[in-house]
Amino acid sequence: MAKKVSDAGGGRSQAVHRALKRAIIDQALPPGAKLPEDSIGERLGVSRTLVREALVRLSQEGLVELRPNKGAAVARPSLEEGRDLFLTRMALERLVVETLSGNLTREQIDTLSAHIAGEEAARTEHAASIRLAGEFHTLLAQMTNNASLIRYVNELVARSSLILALYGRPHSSECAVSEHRDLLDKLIAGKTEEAAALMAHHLDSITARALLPTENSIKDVLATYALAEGLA
Amino acid sequence: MAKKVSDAGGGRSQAVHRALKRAIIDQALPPGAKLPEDSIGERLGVSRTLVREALVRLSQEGLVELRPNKGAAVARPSLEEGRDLFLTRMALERLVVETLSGNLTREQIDTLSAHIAGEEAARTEHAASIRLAGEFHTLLAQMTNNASLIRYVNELVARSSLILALYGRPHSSECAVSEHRDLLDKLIAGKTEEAAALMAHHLDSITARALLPTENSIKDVLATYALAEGLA
DNA sequence: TGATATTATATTGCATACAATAATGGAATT
DNA sequence: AATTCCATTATTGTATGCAATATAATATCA
Repeated sequence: MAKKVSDAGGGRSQAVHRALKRAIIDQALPPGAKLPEDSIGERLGVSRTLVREALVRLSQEGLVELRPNKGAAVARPSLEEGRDLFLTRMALERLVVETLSGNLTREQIDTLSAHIAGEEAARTEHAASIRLAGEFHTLLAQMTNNASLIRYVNELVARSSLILALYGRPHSSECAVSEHRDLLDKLIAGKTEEAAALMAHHLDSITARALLPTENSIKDVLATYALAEGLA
Repeated sequence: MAKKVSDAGGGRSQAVHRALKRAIIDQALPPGAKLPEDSIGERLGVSRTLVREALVRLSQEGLVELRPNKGAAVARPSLEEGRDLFLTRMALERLVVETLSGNLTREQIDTLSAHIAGEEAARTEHAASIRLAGEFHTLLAQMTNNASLIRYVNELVARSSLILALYGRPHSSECAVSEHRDLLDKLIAGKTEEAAALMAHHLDSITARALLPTENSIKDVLATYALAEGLA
């Protein structure tokens, strides 16, 4: 009965989309990277048509820029866009928190707890660590069962990785895992306002770590490295 | 030098996108309407390729549904999606209000005021009235200068028109114009919390008018008509 | 040599062609 | 008359081809 070759659900174009998205989020394709249609198609074994379709989708999600007649490239959001994005994220994730607070099922609690454990385990692996931190937020959103909310949080989390790639400090573990644990505790306890405050603080600190370093950023960066090397 | 025939900015695909979007929002293409690629292409004088691209974009925006191998159709959001959507809208528009409150420039105030006047003027024309009501919200979002916020509010407002088309009561002027005026006043005065409360109430009443009619909906609907006919 | 013009090459924009899948209509059978 | 089956038609999925535009490489001139 000749099953289809390898199409993990929903059209080959979506497969291309997922592949590129993942590559972008993993920073295998860094911000600014050119995305020529036929190289990609060649590499993935599909025609330009499908690549094009995927690129359109990605551009709608803000992950790639589509410059007319000049081709697509991984988006390079400005610092300002970064700040805006985190503000928007805050507004939406606050809704997530409010929706979930005191309403988590046993099963959901277990899932989240397990995820956090995973984060702790992967603390050393930089790449995985970043991805997992993002997934914690999308996991929370998922549990609200609110379709638009889920979509937007997913999008913003994905784009956040671009921001962090561009403006994040080298070794900052983007999301303190302990803050995730604390947040979960408040959510379980139904302490809505405290949970919201924690989420706010959490996102704020990401923003601060990534976006603010202006004046004395060089010193700070060096300090980090110095510490790691046992200097200073 | 033979300028291009009629391409109002950014590729013909986007033109198709805009055309379809407008048709959907104006309810010229009602929810559920089939969107065959070649009929549309024929009508608009472009090939299926471009129509397809536009349809992909529209599907990402939640305005059309893309059923594999079965073609595209104008989306028919469920009641539940409707409620979710307005919840999400609330979260985002609250951010809009907080951002704008007390920070409107003279020029912005004039623009908004003029727009409201336009809404009042067009109160009788049902179609225009709906469109203008939506535009008031997108106008506010625009003024925040927050790119992601603008995008999402635009999207949600557009999708709201689908919800109202499906579940709105026939003659309800979807957005009470006076509420827009009141909101503007609070924003000018910098009364943030009051403005936010007004916005919440405003969106709530839209939701209530459209979505809630559950149990006794038949009675309510009939009551409305009865009143209109001088009965009861 | 340095800047500019010019050709050559690569890449995108769009349309079309063909294969694959679904929708339709009309027998044939019960 | 209702229903199943098959053939026909319409529509989508994908690849490819050609024209248009950008990028590069090369040559030309000051």
